[in-house]
Amino acid sequence: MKATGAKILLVDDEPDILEIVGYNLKNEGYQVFTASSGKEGVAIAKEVKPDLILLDVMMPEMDGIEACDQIRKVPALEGTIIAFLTARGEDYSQVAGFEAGADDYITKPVKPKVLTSRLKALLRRRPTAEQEVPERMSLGDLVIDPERYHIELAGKVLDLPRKEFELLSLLASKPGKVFPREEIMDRIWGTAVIVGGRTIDVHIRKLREKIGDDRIKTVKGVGYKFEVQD
Amino acid sequence: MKATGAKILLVDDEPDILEIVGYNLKNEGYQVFTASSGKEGVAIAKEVKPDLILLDVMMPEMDGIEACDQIRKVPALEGTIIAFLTARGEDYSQVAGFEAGADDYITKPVKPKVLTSRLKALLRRRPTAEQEVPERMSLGDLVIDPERYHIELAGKVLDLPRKEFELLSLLASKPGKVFPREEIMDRIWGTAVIVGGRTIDVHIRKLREKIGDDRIKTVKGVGYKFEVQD
DNA sequence: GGCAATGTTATCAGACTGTTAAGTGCCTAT
DNA sequence: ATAGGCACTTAACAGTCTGATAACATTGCC
Repeated sequence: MKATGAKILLVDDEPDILEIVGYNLKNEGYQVFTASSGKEGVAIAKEVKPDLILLDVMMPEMDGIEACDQIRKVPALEGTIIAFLTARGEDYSQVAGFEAGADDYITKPVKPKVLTSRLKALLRRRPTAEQEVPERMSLGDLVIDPERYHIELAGKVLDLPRKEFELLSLLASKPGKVFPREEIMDRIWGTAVIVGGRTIDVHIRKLREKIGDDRIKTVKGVGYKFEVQD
Repeated sequence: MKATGAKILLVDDEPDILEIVGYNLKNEGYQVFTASSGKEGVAIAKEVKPDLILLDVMMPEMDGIEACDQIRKVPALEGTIIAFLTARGEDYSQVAGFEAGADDYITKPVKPKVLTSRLKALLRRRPTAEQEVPERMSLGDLVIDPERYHIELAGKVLDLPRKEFELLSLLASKPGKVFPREEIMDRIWGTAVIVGGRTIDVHIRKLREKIGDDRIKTVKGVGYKFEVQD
């Protein structure tokens, strides 16, 4: 559901920004790396080969433009997407940024949600970056179709609400595996959201109601697992 | 030699400029077209649909600004990048140029190498890079004709406004697939434009009004999908 | 049996979408 | 130049459905 797993490198001299943006991106399932200067950014970029680099323009030691230049010179980072982050009004830098080979240009202030959606859009656009293309899963008489956001049970199409669908997809992604409640929490709700203890159970119940009691098994003290029917 | 093969149209009344710049660009692997007046430029633009147009501002017959205006009015040239080329000091034109919809503004004199690298940068950021060759789609009693911007529903021709048409085309391009709102935003409006939250809904509603409620289905919390009728 | 974990049910706030109307800018015809 | 029309967006409000919670029942393990 989340987790494209793409690697994102954040480069900014303000720890706060790194913290906030990084937190949001992690919650979206990205692998986040950070650097607090252009120099460090370039070094880390070479090391981890991120899919996308978000560069602040104004930084000590080496500014974003120069860092971008450097990065563009590294053959191994050819396909890397570079986006600039800068305060509004630093107009000159926009042109300079694009000349240096930036793919996008984002002005602060920007809401975390907007930022993440833009980064997502950038990543989506790259055919090179592996897109987590969710695949249709067949599990006996149950077919889960992430693209259509519905399931087929014994030939009948069944529309599930979002959370239920995600929950089922998760459990069914590894039939037989016991998913600890904690892991379910993390993967469906993200680390940011804290929901009450009975919430998962309620969703499980609704799922059981719809797809039959036997398919989802409780492992007391641990979590749940999905079992393929005979 | 390069893979881009992008089409570039040069418009300038000085043959020398055309010659030199054209030569350099060809060496970079671009397909180069030339015109020696604004009027001719617009005509050729319509014909070859270049990816980028470099317009001299000062020209006889029709100046660059006006040519830009004209070009921006042609729907088929929507995604075309327009860059102005002008002598330093023609300050007024910079403002006017950007107002007319220019993407960049380059002052003469400029070294060919600098010029080509700037054009390259422009092409790289081109948001509408996909050269989709839109094809006629038939989906039951619904036929979508991308070329004419209209659809046929049960034999009747229906003219749709652009946004509605694009939205429908997108959804219909993968019947059954759920397009997240985010993706719709990105593909129809682009990352640069940020429109209000209800905008998509309104267009969806208008579409449903015209083609029937059952064809476009809402997936709450996710997006919309197009379903082929029985 | 006692206790903690899970199952169940009903309820409700809020999120998300639907709908209508009004505002903005552009173009055309008068 | 002006008025009217169209395309698109925004705003405001209504309606719907989801998803979270509370409260209580049940289960299963020691």
